[in-house]
Amino acid sequence: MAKDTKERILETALQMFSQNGYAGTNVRELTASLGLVKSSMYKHFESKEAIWNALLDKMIAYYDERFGSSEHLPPVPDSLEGLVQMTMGMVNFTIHDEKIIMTRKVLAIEQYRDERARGLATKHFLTGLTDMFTPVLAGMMDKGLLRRDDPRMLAFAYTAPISALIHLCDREPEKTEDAIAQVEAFSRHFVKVYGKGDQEQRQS
Amino acid sequence: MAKDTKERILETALQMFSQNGYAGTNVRELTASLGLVKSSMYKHFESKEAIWNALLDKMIAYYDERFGSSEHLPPVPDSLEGLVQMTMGMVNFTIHDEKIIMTRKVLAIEQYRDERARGLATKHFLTGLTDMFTPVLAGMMDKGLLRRDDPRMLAFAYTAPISALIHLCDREPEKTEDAIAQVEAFSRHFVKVYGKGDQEQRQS
DNA sequence: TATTATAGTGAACGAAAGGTCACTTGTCAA
DNA sequence: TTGACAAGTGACCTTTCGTTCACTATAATA
Repeated sequence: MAKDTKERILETALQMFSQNGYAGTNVRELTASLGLVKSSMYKHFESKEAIWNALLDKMIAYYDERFGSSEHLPPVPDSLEGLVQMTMGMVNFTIHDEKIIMTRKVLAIEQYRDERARGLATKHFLTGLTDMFTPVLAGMMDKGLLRRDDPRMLAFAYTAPISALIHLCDREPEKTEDAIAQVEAFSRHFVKVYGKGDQEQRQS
Repeated sequence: MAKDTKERILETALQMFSQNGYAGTNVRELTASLGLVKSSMYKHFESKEAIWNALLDKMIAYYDERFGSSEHLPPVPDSLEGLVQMTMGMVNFTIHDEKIIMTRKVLAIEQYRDERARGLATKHFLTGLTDMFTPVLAGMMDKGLLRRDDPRMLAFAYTAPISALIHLCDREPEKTEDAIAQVEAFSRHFVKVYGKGDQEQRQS
């Protein structure tokens, strides 16, 4: 039963770091919320900083596994509406997955003092979504769904506003509904501007 | 000579909070970097938290004064190139002004635990630029420079990617040159997509 | 000149921080 | 049954934190 204490410490650390930051979290509170006393923590980690490093390792590994490989690229939609739907699905996932929310928060907090956090923050907040959508939009151009243009520029123009709205949900969760509506409105605006018309691809 | 100590404390606090956060900053370091001992701070602020609150007051007041009133709206450019140039000017300013950089950083760090910081963060990171560019783009539509469309949606689509690149400069200053080039490339992409052609407006 | 307010000092304080250690408990293999 | 080990405990340590306070120096005011 107590075998996964190390894991539970990391979970709680992510939770607390994402709310109050590394410096604003103390190990007594952290272990207490697990029903332990602080000295118990040192059976699993040699220091508070070791928790932080292990947590970063995990976040980096999770990111690479989940978003790093080209196998996890989303499929190229068969219609403009398909792009909208795929986008909404991804956004709905990422703004409701507690672990990913907390990861973004902790990266936002620690990005200026920790180099590894900084690197991962850039992936989460900027390059990650762009990299993911670049081949998607390129594929849609190949299918004649989107105007030919620099796919990377289009992916950036598409994902950066969405990323901003995801941030808004992290910061002010009570605005989540509005933000989702805005994402959809923006996505539809995007396909209206860059799309080449949906009708000729409508099949089944 | 020592009359502005209170002001200097706030300056140094902004600097340190923006690097290590509120919890990661201690008053001994803070006052030492001003050539004072820590107890001197309490002649000017009644607590460490009072510094934080005063700093937030200042940041909010500065934002309202600088970006809040409609008098400070940028003029509507007379050409698409004018929009690009105005954008580059604003971006160049905002990514080189140390005080504004540090303000953004501290808001990014503290946005999840402090409600006032959260509100100001949303302005800085999302609504501020959009609000500023909405009338600009609307004006350009009136002048026939841009395709007619929802000006607020266009402003959002225009400013969110730029905002993301500003963030990148805050996070990884060594990428500033690249980021500036990306801003310009994106701005030109934007006017190419939404513009109605520059030639008929070319005068003097 | 005498007074008073202001800014700064250094010693001290209590609380809270991260961390250590001897010890107990429970589990499992030999 | 015994031995070994991992996990957890509570007391304790050192350091650092924010904060207080009696005191000094200085400059303006009466």
